[in-house]
Amino acid sequence: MDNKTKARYEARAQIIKALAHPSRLFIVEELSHGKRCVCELTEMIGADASTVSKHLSILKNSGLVNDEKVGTSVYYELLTPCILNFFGCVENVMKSNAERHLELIN
Amino acid sequence: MDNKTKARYEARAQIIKALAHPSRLFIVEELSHGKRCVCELTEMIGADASTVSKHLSILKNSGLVNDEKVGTSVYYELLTPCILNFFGCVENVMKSNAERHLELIN
DNA sequence: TTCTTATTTAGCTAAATTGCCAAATAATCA
DNA sequence: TGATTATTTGGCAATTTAGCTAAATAAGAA
Repeated sequence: MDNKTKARYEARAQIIKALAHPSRLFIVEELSHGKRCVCELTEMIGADASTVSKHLSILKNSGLVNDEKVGTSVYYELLTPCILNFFGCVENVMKSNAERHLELIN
Repeated sequence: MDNKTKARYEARAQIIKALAHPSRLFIVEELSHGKRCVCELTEMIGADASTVSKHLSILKNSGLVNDEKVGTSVYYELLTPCILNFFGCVENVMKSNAERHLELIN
């Protein structure tokens, strides 16, 4: 595998890594319904505001969301709705896994 | 966020995490063209066989691939081709990011 | 059986990730 | 101006991940 190819896979992995956390998945899904400020997301997630802010900056650095300041609040917006299609595939994997588990039990 | 919802997001994140590594992304894409044994993948990736084996076990534990022994070799197979659709979305994100970078420069 | 090849597992270290607290920054309000 | 609210950043400890070497396991060949 040459260096250019390797770099491309690393860039892809970087973006997927940004999605690979429960809170960040929640944020992406919530933002698919509309813009939300940090305080709203913090309330819903139930973690420290600084923690949520860091999750948001990871998503922003990966180019998945954008932010916009309104008064003292910062509103985040989903830039890439195509990600949502992927969640369906992930659900299918989870369903298959559950079925396989059941087979093992019975 | 109640516990059940949290558990669901964690399960999703677990699967996405399995994809969040350049070598594992390569493996998934390579397996989309057909079954491959560990030695073939090891050769292509250029890492230690034990490392590749561990990557494969991560993919298998997440339910993304399956394995089958043939002689002394173990062949892996992609179980979830729907993942490939997602890669197109990731490419789009990368393209948008590149364009944004160019705008900043000019 | 002994040797060889393919694969997995164990053990280790280095690096990355996570989440909290505390402090810094920014905008608004009294 | 001083106080308040929203957000981000720095710093730290705990946990997880990655990839190597060495050793264990498994199947086939001599």
